[in-house]
Amino acid sequence: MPTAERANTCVRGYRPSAMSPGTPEPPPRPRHVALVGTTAVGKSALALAAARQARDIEIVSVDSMQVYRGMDIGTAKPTPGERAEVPHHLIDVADPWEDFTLAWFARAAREAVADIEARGRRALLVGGTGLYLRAVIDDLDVPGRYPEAREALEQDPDTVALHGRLVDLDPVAAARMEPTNRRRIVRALEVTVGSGRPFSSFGPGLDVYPASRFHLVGVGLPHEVVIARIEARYRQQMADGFLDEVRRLVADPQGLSRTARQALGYRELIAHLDGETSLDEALELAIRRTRRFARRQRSWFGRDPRIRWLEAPDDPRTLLPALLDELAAADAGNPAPEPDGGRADCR
RNA sequence: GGCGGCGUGACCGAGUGGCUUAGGUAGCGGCCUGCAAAGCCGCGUACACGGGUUCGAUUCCCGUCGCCGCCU
Repeated sequence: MPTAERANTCVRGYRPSAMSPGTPEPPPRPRHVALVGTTAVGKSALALAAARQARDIEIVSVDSMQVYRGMDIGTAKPTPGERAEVPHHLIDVADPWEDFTLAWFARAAREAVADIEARGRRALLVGGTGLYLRAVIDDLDVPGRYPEAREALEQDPDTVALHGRLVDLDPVAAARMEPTNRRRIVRALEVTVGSGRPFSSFGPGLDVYPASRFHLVGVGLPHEVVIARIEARYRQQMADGFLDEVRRLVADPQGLSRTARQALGYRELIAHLDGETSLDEALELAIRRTRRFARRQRSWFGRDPRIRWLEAPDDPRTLLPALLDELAAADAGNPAPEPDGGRADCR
């Protein structure tokens, strides 16, 4: 296998320092791969195509909305046929009326990866939910919930004052957030007050990027192409019965949880079904918000220095050979060399 | 042809003789450890054009152009 060879012979020195000189060699563990990128770049199709060829791979969805049963069309879930062909994990693990959370995801994903390993296979994480991905690849220690503490905090409408309190209790955490970001401040206080441990003691924050046993690969397309794909995807989803799917979901007596109902597309179509907007307006809004979401994703993933980006001018499927290279290289324990430039350095 | 009104940054839309020049939407950039497809932060120097009045005009006056309405 030429690719693996190349990786072995050339790039050894490029290996990120997973271990410091003094520490003993860790036991050999498979190097899993995570495929990331903005919404609608074609990650799923690419991952599926790769899994068909590299037969030791199981896919783990890293997507905060594909976890919900019944939310199929709008979350662009892989089809039942595709899921029969290649094992997929972390899809359809919650009911739409449940509030799925980061901690739940982290736990379930670690289990899934461990199971895959136990089967002697490798995980290919695929998804665009940045925080969920970090929780898995960096093994985040996600603090628990403290409802009593939270309830008291919710009473105080003065966000800046709450931030002041956090400055006293956990200045490190306070410095990491803007005094106006109520959500983060309340959460940090909840944990600090509830657990008696500063929120910041649970981890260094997300701006630290430690070496990971996951090899990170990004799929990139020009922004205009992504925008066009977002629009095309909504059109296709509408043709596939997206609106009926939303109708079914809202018709269920248990309804949709706060988390599930904020999913892009669903949220806007629900508003339309409630008579708040026309269908055209709903779609227009959904597209606009999805576009912004893609921008946030770009910003999020763009700052992770560990990601190896594979860029295509328009068609993500052309990246399949490169992705297979990355998979093979990760399997050999090394990242693949740079697609072009890096190769010359190998001699 | 006459009379009246309007002309504000990508769009919508307030407003004022000078006090750094509303607000909203979109856009762009950024942030993030239990709602994350969410939440949060930052960025716009515009007043159709030409002249005049004034210490100073986007705001007042005159003209030009454009748009709208009404009239003959």
